[in-house]
Amino acid sequence: MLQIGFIRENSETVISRLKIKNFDAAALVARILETDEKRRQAQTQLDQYLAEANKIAKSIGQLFSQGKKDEANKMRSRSAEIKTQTKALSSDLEKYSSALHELVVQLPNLPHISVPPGKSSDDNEIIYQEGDINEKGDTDLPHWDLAKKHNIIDFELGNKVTGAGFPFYRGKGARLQRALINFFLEEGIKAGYTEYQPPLLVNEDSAYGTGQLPDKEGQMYTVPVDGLYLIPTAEVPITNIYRNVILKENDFPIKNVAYSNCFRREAGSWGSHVRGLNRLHQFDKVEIVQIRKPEESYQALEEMREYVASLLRKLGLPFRIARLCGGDVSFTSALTYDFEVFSEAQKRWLEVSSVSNFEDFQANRMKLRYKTKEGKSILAHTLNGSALALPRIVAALLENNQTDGGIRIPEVLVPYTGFEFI
RNA sequence: GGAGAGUUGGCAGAGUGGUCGAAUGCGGCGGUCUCGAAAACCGUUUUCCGGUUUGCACUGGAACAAGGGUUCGAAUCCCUUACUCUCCGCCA
Repeated sequence: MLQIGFIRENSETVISRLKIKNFDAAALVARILETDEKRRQAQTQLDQYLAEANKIAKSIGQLFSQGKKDEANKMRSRSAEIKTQTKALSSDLEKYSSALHELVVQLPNLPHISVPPGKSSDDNEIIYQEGDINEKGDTDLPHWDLAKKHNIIDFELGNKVTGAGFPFYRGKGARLQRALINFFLEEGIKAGYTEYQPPLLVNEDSAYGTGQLPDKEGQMYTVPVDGLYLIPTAEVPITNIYRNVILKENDFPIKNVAYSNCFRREAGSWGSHVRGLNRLHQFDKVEIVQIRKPEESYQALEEMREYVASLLRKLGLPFRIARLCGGDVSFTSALTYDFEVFSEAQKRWLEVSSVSNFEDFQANRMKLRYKTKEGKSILAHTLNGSALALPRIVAALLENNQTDGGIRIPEVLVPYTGFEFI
């Protein structure tokens, strides 16, 4: 969420910048400013009463110690009066504070200056493309057919045991999954990331900290009896490591990499275009997270972009990078690059990674700060990206690498799979 | 799951109703000393929300696991919850 002091001092900027995200903030900002004003008034008044009450309590203490009981007892009634007033005021303050908070969390993050205007993914700006797009074949099979032919992924079995979107991987299919996970983790470690293995369930505070709550509640699987949520991405536990933390200058840069299963309900987004591996309820992903000082965060974003590109290059997949337009950038993000690989049999671009800078938007929610050399506490910047999400990578690998002799495994993966063809 | 003990500042650890945001030690930071370093000595060292101020700064309030209660006054007493530790039980 945006900082209240920033909104107070830059309300016009907030409104005009959010127009890029097609978000009309004028009315909301007006209510925020009004509520903020009331909150501060209540705070000031309450503080005055409390100051008086503190004074009285101290003098009563002194009077007692001097043995002047009568005088002390006289002051008690005044103290009781103040007490009833502070009760009312502090409940007002509480009311205004929570009202203000509810309003402020409705404001999206401001888009970075480079974010192009636009309504939907059609308006995203393709900034880079690499690799040959092979339009060879109507003879090519889509990955769901290849999966069946080679008996490496079983969707029907998943339907039986769990439900749609929970496939079984089998034999070389399972080993390919394991190989990709290891490859991505090892590459991350080589690039200076620290590997974490996070919990797959998180509590409410964590889900809130990275912004899944309250806005995306319906997208997560829940365990109500224990108040826990299944993570939709490793970003949630990995970023929440730093919730309520004050870092030191020399803790930077923080670069973490984590593999996890990801669970998404994907309510209301099912259809024929999400066949096979294109959209799942449970999938595997390796995620990278960075915590940076504000002045370094955009440099870090470019570094992460180049890193993800290098993974796709090593796998030999044709890909392109899009800078998301205002209408497509997420609520919490300031700037996002999407990576898409070309799937030859489906003749579509499939999104396999999303790399974002959240600036201090998540950090403000999580109270993630660092102390400067001058001793000031300021909010850090958080960034994350998929590096990478497995299912669509597998889909593209199967489809693009199919030959008469089977499916060819990219050279970089062979040390991990132990075989060259499926 | 059963029984007991506990939760205080970056860490260790005092504090059982009044001037305690909190002794002391360690660590950190600044300084003196030194060619430099160590030692010693001196000083400093939490966070949040307000007010005055361009700023430095000054100042009010809040926070001793979390929430509630008793009291003129709570780190200290009472209740609830969470977590940690020890023993027992169960267990990959």
